[in-house]
Amino acid sequence: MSNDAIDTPSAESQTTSLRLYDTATHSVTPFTPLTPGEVRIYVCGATVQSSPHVGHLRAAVAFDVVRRWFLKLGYKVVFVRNVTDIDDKILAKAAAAGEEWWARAYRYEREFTQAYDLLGVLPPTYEPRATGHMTDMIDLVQRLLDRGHAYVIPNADGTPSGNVYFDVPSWPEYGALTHQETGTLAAADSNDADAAVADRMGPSVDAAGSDKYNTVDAADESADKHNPRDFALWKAAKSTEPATASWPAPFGKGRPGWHLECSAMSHRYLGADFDIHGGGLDLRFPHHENEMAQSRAAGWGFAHRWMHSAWVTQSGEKMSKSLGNGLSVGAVLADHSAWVIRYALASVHYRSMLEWSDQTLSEAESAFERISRFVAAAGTALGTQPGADEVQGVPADALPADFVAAMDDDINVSNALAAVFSTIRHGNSLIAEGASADTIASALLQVRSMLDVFGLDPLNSQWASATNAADGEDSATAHALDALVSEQLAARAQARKDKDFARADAIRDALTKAGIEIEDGASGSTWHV
RNA sequence: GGUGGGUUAGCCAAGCGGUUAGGCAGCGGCCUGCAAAGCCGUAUAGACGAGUUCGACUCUCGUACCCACCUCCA
Repeated sequence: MSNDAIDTPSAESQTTSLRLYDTATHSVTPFTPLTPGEVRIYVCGATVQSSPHVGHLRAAVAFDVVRRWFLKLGYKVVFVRNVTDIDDKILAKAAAAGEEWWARAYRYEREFTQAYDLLGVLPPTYEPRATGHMTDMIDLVQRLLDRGHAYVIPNADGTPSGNVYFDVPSWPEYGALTHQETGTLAAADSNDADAAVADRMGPSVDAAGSDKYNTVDAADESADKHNPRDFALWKAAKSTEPATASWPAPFGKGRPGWHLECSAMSHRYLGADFDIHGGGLDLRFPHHENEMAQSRAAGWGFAHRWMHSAWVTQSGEKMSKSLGNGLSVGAVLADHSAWVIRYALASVHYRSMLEWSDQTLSEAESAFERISRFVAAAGTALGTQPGADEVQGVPADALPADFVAAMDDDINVSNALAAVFSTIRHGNSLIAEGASADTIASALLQVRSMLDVFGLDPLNSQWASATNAADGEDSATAHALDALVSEQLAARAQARKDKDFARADAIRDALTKAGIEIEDGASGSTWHV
């Protein structure tokens, strides 16, 4: 990995060998930032309609790891993740629950934020809310109207109804992302265009050519879309919905369509062109396809690369709200530490399905044991631990080449973790051999730094604060426990010295029974819960 | 019907046309008073059928099965 220097300025710390998958081309290609040294990323955040589940966290963690790798490579990262806080489902659920839609949205937004924080997901550079960007959205709709890629449905009296649709046939590139082209040319040539489209679109369009999923609201039955594939940019205000859920616009009072939000917000904060657009796999179509169409039809370059994270499944089935098998974050955190959950989510490649089971979690627990034992043992051997800033300050160049190569290869976490465990094994050997402090310190720093790329440095204050927050008396309790256990260990050490092994074992058994494990080392015994 | 992904040892999960992935569990050894931890070594693979090749888990074609998206969904 040496001949890849393409005449970069001498002091460049970032490599040029990062390769990432692009959903649009179905291939792993070299990543080149639009602006040298900087990467701009937009990730679709949650529609805050109910509590987060494990699947949401997977997507957040996946892109958090991508972001951390960019940071480790020395990039400046602008990371925008939106909050969709106005939407059909939020309105419907709030109405059913008898609460204000905006109160509901904000309550769940806070739950998501808390869950992200607990798992160590770095806060975005900015987190825009859809409701805060109405003028941007209205401007975008107007822009599309002006360019002839959208149309307003008029009322019977000729005034604009507030329903505005994107005109898919006016945009030949439609389908560029998911390749679900529905043959625009063929349809245009056909005498029976609607039927041809219906044939190609399968079950979402019936024989009469009407789209049963993307229909105009029943309240506006007089209006209709020009083409089944056209999608809503702006939805007319309805008498059945709260007045607070609509905004005035030149084309009629209403609220934004779902796809419009991300196009408007990414443009405001990242500009007409940006490097990466991410999100869950289910957003590819129609959400991202539509976003791309409307942004490009507006004259913007939009995202230059698309990345999608895969599912969390249970018993082979996708975890989702509609299936009702979503595991709430609170329920999972009740039984496992945040570190373990993050490891379980981060240790599988972001494009692979992740089967969530007791075994997944117990393997993550084992990983934690192995990793934290090494980190603790190395710290004991050295009598000190590197600080968090020192861990984070290690550049990619100083990490094991295997690790760097794996991460550069579309974030290959399996191989990257293999490098971590390999360094741990080596480090354990160094400790056992009583090697020099320098070599042990180097292994320790590398291990913690590599883990930090995953957001999993076990000594990061992130994890400590999460525990203490749940139990304010933690440190006092720990202090008392330490005094008691130390006394027992001293007694056992004396017994061993006296060759009174029956007594030594009795003390060990008693401690084990209390959930305290002890480890005998060359320099005495240590314990942990 | 359209689009895309998958099938690797007991389990999870990678790279690779011929050379140890890694983790968990197992077995043998070292260490230990004995354990634990740690270290060393080690068995069990590549859905099925053809083809290409000196050689295929890795490439090509076919078959089977599984999954996702095409409707709100991370």
